[in-house]
Amino acid sequence: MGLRLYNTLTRKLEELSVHGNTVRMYVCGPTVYDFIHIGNARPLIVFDALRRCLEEQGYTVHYVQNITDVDDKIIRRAQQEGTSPEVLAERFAREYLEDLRALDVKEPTFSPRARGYVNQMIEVIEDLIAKGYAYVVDGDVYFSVGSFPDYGKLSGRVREEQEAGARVEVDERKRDPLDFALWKAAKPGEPKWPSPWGKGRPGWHTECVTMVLTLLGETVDIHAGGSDLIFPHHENELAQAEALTGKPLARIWLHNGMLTVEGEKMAKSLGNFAYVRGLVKRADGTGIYSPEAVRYFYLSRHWRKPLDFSADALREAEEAVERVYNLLSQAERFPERVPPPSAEPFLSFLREQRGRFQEELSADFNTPGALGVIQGIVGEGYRFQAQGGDPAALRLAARAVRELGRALGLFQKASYSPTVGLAEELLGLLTELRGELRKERQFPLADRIRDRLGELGIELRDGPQGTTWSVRRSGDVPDPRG
RNA sequence: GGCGGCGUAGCCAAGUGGUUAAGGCGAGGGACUGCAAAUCCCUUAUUCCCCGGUUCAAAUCCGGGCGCCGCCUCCA
Repeated sequence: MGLRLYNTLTRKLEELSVHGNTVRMYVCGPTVYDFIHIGNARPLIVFDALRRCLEEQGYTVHYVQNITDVDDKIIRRAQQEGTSPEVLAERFAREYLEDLRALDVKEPTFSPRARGYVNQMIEVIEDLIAKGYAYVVDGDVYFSVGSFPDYGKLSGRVREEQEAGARVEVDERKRDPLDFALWKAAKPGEPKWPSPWGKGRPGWHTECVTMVLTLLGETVDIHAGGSDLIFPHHENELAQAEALTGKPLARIWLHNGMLTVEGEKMAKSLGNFAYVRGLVKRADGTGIYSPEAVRYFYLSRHWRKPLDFSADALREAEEAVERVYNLLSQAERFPERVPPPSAEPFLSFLREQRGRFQEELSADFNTPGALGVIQGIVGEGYRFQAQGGDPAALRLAARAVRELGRALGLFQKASYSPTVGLAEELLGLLTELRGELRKERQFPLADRIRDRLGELGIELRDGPQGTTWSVRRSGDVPDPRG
């Protein structure tokens, strides 16, 4: 049962066929001229989840995500702020990595920075010139689109139908309006590197090609990014790489749908954008939503479709995550042991759902469907519990949720007891004393204890078997076990 | 103009030829509780934007509308 994914290049679902046990995956990373926004977060989370899913299936994933630290926007922003492009890029590269941690995205195998690969890029460009795919004009180097017959095959664009220069003035020096810069001669004050064509800097598309070739080889298994990168970025990457090597740059191209706000594309110019910073709760107390709620939100819609961002949607995700943790906190109080035969129907249900979960993910990485399966297990678990089902079987339901969640990067936090030792004992003592008070019907005092603990994030629940406590918003609290 | 996508309950969202049309959020009623919280039970799409067609059978396929959105030179 393989994983089938929608390939932008062929416009079909294709089985991911991997040579050996290693999946080589390249995901376009950010240009570090500002904090990343919630639109940037989508590919980060979606493809991180895909990576985890592959790892769950036993693959080793070489996951490369670049950091663009040489770019027009960086130069412009640095000038505005009166700093150097280097300093600005370094600063936002750090901020970016911090946001990745806040989002609980696994660290890529490599996070190469463009500045570290300029020499390799120059080699790539030289090679393209030597093979007749690129030409030099006044210290600039352009890729000649006309020299690569397959140009347009990724985006489905036929050059005759393109209105050249629809949005941007055509550079008169280019042989063809569609030609794009591989190397740009430096203007005064811009970052520059020596090259055979004079001092200058690399163009954007060359960076990804070079990193792929250097770090992953001529053909990667998966090349991914936002759908707005299909043209021109990925089209141009493909052209360069395939002109150079004569081999496919990627087996499968994946492009996630755009994030919208109130149905419109999020854009700085529209003023409807939000930073990841400030949205996701962090250890320093800033942010609004737990990393898991944010992840749940992004995975609750199929990755290729547009996703509409709203505070309501985030709140909804937070509630949905909470529902799962509630079950975990109840079930994981019970010790693991072999359930009695009477629990067999429930256990068979669990096995069936595990299978369904895999099927959902296999079918074009259908995370909303997969989340539905997990929620289905949770709902059935609650029902099982309410009907007096065997605790050991319930415990196995929790285990299933944990194991399935791991493939998506969800439901891995401690469920009820992030505190250890003394704090736990003190909580036990408090609930015990409060129990005495309730027996004596001293409700005002009992309620005060509950309220005060609530303010500290500890939730008390009085049940028939006594009072249990758990940490509210458990998703925020790191698992002390690791 | 070219390319691509979307329209399923109050909201979000799976499903893409035959299942009682997943799941979440919300709402209403009931159970439990000293009151809560959590949970359980019941209710909330005779129907999938509209109109035709194919088929024994369509939310799913085909044709035609209507509405919305993205990309078309450096934006994830």
